[in-house]
Amino acid sequence: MDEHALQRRAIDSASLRELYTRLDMRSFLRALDGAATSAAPATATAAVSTAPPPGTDPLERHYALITDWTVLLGWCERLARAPLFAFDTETTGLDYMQAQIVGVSFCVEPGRGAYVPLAHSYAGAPEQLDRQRVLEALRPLLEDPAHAKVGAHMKFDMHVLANHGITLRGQRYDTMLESYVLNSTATRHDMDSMAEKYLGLRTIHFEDVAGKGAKQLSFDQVSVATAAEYAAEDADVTLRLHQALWPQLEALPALARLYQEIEQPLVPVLQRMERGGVLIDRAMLQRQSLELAARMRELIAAAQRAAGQEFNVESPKQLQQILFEKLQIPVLRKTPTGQPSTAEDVLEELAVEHELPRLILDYRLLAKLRSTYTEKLPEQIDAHTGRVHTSYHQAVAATGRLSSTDPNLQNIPIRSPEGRRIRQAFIAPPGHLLLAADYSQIELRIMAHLSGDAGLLRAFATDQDIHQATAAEVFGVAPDQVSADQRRSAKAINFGLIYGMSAFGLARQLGIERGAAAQYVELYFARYPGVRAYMDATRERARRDGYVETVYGRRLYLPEINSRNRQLQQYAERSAINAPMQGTAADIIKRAMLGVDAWCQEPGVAARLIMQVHDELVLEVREDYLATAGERVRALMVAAAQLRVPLSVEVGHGRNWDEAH
DNA sequence: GTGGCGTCC
DNA sequence: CAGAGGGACGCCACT
Repeated sequence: MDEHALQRRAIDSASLRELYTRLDMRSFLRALDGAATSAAPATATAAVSTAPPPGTDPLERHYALITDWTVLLGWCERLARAPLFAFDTETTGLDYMQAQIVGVSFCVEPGRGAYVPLAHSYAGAPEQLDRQRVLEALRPLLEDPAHAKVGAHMKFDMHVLANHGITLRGQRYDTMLESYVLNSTATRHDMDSMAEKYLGLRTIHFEDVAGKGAKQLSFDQVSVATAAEYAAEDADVTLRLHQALWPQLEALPALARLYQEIEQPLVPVLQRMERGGVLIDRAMLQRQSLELAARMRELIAAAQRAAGQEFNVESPKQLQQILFEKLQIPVLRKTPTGQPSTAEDVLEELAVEHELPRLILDYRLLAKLRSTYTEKLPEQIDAHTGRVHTSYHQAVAATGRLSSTDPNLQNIPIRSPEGRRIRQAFIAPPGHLLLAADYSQIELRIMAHLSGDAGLLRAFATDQDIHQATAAEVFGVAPDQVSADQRRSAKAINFGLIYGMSAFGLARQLGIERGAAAQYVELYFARYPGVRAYMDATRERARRDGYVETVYGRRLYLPEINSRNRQLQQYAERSAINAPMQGTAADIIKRAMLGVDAWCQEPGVAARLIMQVHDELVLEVREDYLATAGERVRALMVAAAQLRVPLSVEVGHGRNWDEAH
């Protein structure tokens, strides 16, 4: 640690002392004076020693259960002096908007941790320190970015602290993200899995202390003694995991940079987006639900007439029986388990000759919209804020993308007219508008960058319609002579390339002969030879190195790339082709989010980020600020990467998300 | 819990 | 020859 940092900590300790004087914590001041003569923390009376699980943990554990001010404030002092401490909260639940703090735990040195119970509330629970007073005592530590913390999935801790009026800062490391950046697929990134993989430790799991199923206790019902073991261990193991993982990251400078410059700074950005939420027009969705239900009833009646019997139109099994046995319609494709498929493209083809498949297709579209969106979204509106608050997951997708759950805001319909109406229910509050900004063809631009193919680079440099340009090359016509069908084929080729698709897949997609599809692909590679060379080189590198990487150095390991199982090996090859493009796009939009969020935080900026959908950012903007925001967001997104081709961003706005496109 | 399907990028 | 499109999440039926 440099001298400046040391000095800053000394000042912080002094200001802590001032704060505690103001709070009239005389016992703490006595503890501080005592602590000054002794390096050891005051854990005496409440100390709990834990024997390590036999043969697994080389460290002797000393976990403190803190129930009096003297001991707590001794720990505060110790945390204030520590260059880094692990921090964890225990809560009443996982819903980050509702969760209340039940206790907090710390660790500054492996094997030594502390738990402060604050709101255990079962019959006979021991007296505990007052929650709000404890949080006030911790506030200067928690809110000061100079006091570095390590945690496990600290975005959640940020939320629950926010529920108690505290803004967590100084989150320097997060073991979940360290593990994810190091290897997105080697393990799950929860503490229990990581402790086993990286430390060889079997930790106490939540289910061990709270049970599972319907009888699971909320944490405030767990005994204080049990909770202390569990929670202090969490903080202890978090610190140990960090000490194991960080050196591994530092040994790979590109990954350490990715971590420090993108993933870790993104945490507070995502936290603000989640907490801000998105406004939903509940009444509009409820009206749509009723309309959909009426149309579904009609379709069920028609389908049962066509089938000549009653059946559950939502059961693929019953549908198979009726289509392929009763009605003797030919089986076009089977599922991986050998059952006749009733998937959309199959039914689409059967619908040419038969009535029932079309009715099923129509029914499925409406049923999907109703069950997943118009019925569910209103249920997920937070009663206090009147908005939906998704969770963005930062350590799930192997390629570096985010994912979204509860609700998933990254798969809201857009293709069908009925689907688009759902987007009309995503609205801006009075006096505001939604602004949507999409990267245009970002993955193909990245392919141009990575491959360096001259033709592709030229097409993007001159800002051509890329599918039209591809069609012109492949079919040998002037760009303005490209037919709609040729453009559609070229688009399928372009997307197929990004996904590592075969001629067979392209043929199926376009409904043409396999030979014709193979010819298209051959023509494509003849016109864009750099792309073929890049694909070959990427597969070769993956085989040699066992991983592929993005422009920013993010790695995706592909252990099955050399598998003798051909299916696994080919799957790995397709991932090798796709991951650098999908992953680089993820890196770029994350960089853009950092820029856009930083701008949004500036004084006077009347815009905030509310959603991310892989290549799109959505903001809520005060009406009078729209023009400023539109140009600023575009500029920040374009500037998020400097590739060999320019990035292009389309910006739109409206009273709802549908209009904004 | 798994399989089939369908929504998004 | 067989299988032959990347990454997610969530609903329903069924076991």
